[in-house]
Amino acid sequence: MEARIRRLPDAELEVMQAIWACEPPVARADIDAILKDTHPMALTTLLTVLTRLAEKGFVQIRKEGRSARYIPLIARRDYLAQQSRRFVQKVCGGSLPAFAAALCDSGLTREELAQLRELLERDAL
Amino acid sequence: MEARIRRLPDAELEVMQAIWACEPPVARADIDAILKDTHPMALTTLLTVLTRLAEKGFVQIRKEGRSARYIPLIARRDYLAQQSRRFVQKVCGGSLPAFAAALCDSGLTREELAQLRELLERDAL
DNA sequence: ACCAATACTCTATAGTTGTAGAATAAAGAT
DNA sequence: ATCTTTATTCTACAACTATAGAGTATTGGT
Repeated sequence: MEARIRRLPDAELEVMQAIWACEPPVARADIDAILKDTHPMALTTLLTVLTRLAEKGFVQIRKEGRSARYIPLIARRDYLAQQSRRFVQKVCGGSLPAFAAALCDSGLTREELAQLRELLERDAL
Repeated sequence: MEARIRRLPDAELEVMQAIWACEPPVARADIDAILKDTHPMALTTLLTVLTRLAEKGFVQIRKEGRSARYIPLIARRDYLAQQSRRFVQKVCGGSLPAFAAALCDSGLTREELAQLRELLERDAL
């Protein structure tokens, strides 16, 4: 919520998504299992990415004997909120009409768009 | 509309935004004037970025005597649509509830959110 | 025809990202 | 105590990005 959260490059985002999908503290094996389906990478590559995520303040690495555990320091919700803002501002130039048009053109079905409107209404309360 | 459009790095996106904001074919001076407010850069830097955009197929450079003119080859609307899809899929993990929540948390005011719903309804027709 | 101004291209460099092998450390088995 | 396995760190490198100076070409003025 506080400061602005930097945008993660693709590989790092995929790893964060895997971490967010688990119950912290997260074992490396769990991350690996999820990545197998979304963005397979060598074990050492994963370790490198995790180190970078720690350097950037996204995760805390807790040593636990043989293996380490990973704890997210940025909440997924906060990251998404930040990136949504960024998307509307930087990509859509801050224009809500442009944003809305983009969503309608984005390949979402009519039903999905309706669902989105619904969710926006509900959440906004 | 055809193939998938690659995501532009920040500096290149800023330049494209400037180009999209003008009537094509766009003079370099016009791009420069807009960038002065959004993302100032040295003249040679701008030229470098424009060359890269041409290499990536985003603009066509038309020589016209002394100065060149720049013509966007990718429509802003198509780019935004593509990036919206990407955002929902990759950043929000394809979850509309997550996307909606992110928008509500993104700092948009209640009025802006209402306007967005309105626009989605109108555009979806 | 020459010079100054202007616009563009080439070259360069530092930082980031994606990727992973080599080396090292730790720990369990015997 | 030693060996084998397993986890982590170091090192590496190619591609991409942001940025801009040095050099080159073009052109309008005189």
